[in-house]
Amino acid sequence: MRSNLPPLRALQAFESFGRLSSVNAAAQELGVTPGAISQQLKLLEDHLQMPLIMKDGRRARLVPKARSYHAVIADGFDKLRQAQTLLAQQNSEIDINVSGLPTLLSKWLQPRLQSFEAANEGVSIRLEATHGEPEPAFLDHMFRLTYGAASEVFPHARPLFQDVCFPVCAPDFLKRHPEALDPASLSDLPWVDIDWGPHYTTVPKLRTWLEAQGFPPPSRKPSSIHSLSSSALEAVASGQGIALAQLSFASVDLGLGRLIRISQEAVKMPEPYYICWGSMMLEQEKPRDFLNWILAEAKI
Amino acid sequence: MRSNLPPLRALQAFESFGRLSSVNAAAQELGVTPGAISQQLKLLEDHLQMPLIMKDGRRARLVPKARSYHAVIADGFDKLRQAQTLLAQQNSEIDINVSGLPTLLSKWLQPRLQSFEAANEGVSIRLEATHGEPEPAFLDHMFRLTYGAASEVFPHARPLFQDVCFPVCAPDFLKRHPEALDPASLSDLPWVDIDWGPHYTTVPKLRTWLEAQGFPPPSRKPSSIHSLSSSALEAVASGQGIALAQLSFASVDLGLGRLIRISQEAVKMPEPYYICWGSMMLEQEKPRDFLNWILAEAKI
DNA sequence: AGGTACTGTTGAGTATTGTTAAAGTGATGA
DNA sequence: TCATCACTTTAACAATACTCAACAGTACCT
Repeated sequence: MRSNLPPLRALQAFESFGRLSSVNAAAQELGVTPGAISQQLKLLEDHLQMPLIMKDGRRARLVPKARSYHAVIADGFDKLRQAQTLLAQQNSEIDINVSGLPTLLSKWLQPRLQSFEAANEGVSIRLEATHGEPEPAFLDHMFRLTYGAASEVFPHARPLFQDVCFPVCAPDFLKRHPEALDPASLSDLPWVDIDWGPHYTTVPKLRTWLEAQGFPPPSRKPSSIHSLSSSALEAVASGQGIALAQLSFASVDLGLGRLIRISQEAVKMPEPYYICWGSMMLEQEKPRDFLNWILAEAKI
Repeated sequence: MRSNLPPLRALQAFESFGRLSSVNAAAQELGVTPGAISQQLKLLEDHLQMPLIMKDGRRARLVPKARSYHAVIADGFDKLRQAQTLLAQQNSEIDINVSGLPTLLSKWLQPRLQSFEAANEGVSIRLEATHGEPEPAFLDHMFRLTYGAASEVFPHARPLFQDVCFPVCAPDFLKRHPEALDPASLSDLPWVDIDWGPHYTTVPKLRTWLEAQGFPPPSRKPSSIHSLSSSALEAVASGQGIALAQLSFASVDLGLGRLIRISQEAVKMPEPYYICWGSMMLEQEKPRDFLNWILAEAKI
C-alpha cells in the first residue's frame, strides 16, 4: 500500500475539528491557535482536492461527503492514542494488568482475588472491565479473560472453566409468583434478557434452557435487556423477573440468599472461558505466579 | 481520552522505520532524507523518554520493548491509509462496489451477475473478495455480502438466503470408494475440512452432518484444511476426499458433473447470508437497482 | 438599528522541520 | 591492518508550520 498520506498535522486538525465541530475547540485540544487549524484544514482541502468544510451560521462543519472519511481517520487516531496508553501501562508500577469481560471480572475473579493477594504480599493488580477485545499487542503486558472463540486471536490461551446456566429469581419474586418453581410455567413469567452482542451467537438464553427441557419459548418480551450479566442479575435480585444465570456469576448472590435457583436442571455453556496472554508476559515472575494461581482456581 | 500524542511526523518515521528496519528505506518511503528520519526518531525517544532503537552492527533496529508499541502505531497508520483508499473509491468511476466473502462472490454472485449487467447497460461493478469485514464507514460506497451475525455491525442489512450443506465428492473418487454412497461409511473416508476461522463457530462441519444423521464423527484427521470453500471444493473435485459443501457454492460444479452429491440428507446453515449497506448508499440509482436485483435473485 | 459577543479567516513575522553535505561507525576483504 | 563500503548521525542552511494581531461575518440583545 503505497498511498501517500496527506500532511499529518492537517489530518490531525481535521480529525479534531470533525469530532468537535469547532475550530476553536480543536485548536485548544491540539494546543495551537485557531488560525493554525484554519490553515491546516485549507491545506488538507487543497491536498485532497475536495471541499471538506462548509459554513453553518457562524460555525464551520464537515460537509456530509467527508463524514465517512472522517470516521476512518478518527479510528486511526484512536489507535495512535491507544498506543500511548499501552506505553503508560508498560511504565506503570502495576505488576499485573488484567482485562476481562465485565461480569467475569466482578463476579468471578474479584471475589477470589483476596486469596492471591494474601499469598503474594505487596503485589499490585489492575483490573479493566471491557466488552471489546483489546489489541493483541496489549497482551504483552496484560492478561485477558474472555469467552470462547474470541480467545483465538491472542498468542496464548488456556481454558479456565466451562460454566453452566440455570434459571434464578429473587426470594421476593418467588413469593409473588410461587408457580415459578414449576418449570412448565416459566415461559409465561416476566423475564430479563442478557444480550451478549452479535459476536456471541451460541450463548444460551432463557429460550435455550426452556427448549432443552422441552418447554415452549418465553411468551412475553423480556421486561428488560442487559448487556452485562451483572446488571441483569441486579434486575433479577430486585424482583423484576426470572433470568437464565451462570453458576459462577450467581453463586455469591445465591449464597447470600439474594437469588434463588428455581431449577436443578442446567444447560452447559458451549465454550469455556479463557485466559489469554502474549509472548513476553511470562518472563516476569509475578504474572507467571498469577497465571498459575488462576488456572488452579479455575479447576476447583 | 485526553492523551497528548507525540509529534506525528516522528510517529510516522517510527512506524516506517520499525516496519522496514532501516533508516534509509524509511526515508525513501516517506520521501525525505535519512537525516530527517534520524532526527525524528531521536525526537520521539526524547518525547517518550525511553530508548527505541539500538544499533545491531551497522544497522539500527527497534529495541524489543518498543515492538508492541510499534504494532499499535502501525495499526493506526494502516487505518489512515485505509481512509485514503475510501476516498479513492468515492472518486472512482465505478458505479457499484461490492465487498464479500470470497466464495460467496465467486460461486454465488459471479455466475448470476451477467443477468444484472445485461439488464443494466454500461454499469460498472467492482468486486472485492475479503474474509475480514470492512470498516462500517466503507459501507457508504459499498455493499457487503457476509454471513450471519457479522452483518449486525453495519447500518443496514437484509438476509439473502439460508444455505444447506451436504456431503460431496468427485466422480473419480466415487469410483475408487464406491462405499461412499453408504452414509454410515463416510466417517472413515478421507475428507477435506473448511475452516471459517474463530469468528464463525456455528457453521456446520462434516462432523455436524454426521452427528445429525446419527453417525460417529470422522475417524481420520482431514487430509487438508482450507480457509476458502472454493479452494476446498477444488480439492474435492481433484479427488482428495469428501467434504461438506454448501448447495449454492457447489451447484455449478454439480451441474458440470465435477462434483457428486453423495446424500440427499442436508443440514441447514444456522444463519442466512446478508447483504449490508450504509445510509448514503441508496441515494444513487444504480446501487438501488443492484440491491433490488440481488434481493430478487436470492429469493429464487 | 447599532452594539456586543462569538467564531472563523487572513497575512506577515517567528519557530520548527527538512535538506545538504560532511563526518562517524562497524562490517568486509585484499 | 588499512582501505572500502554500507549505513547512520551531526551540524549549518532552506522550507514548512505556527503565532499574533487585525479583520470579517453571524447571532443575539436592547
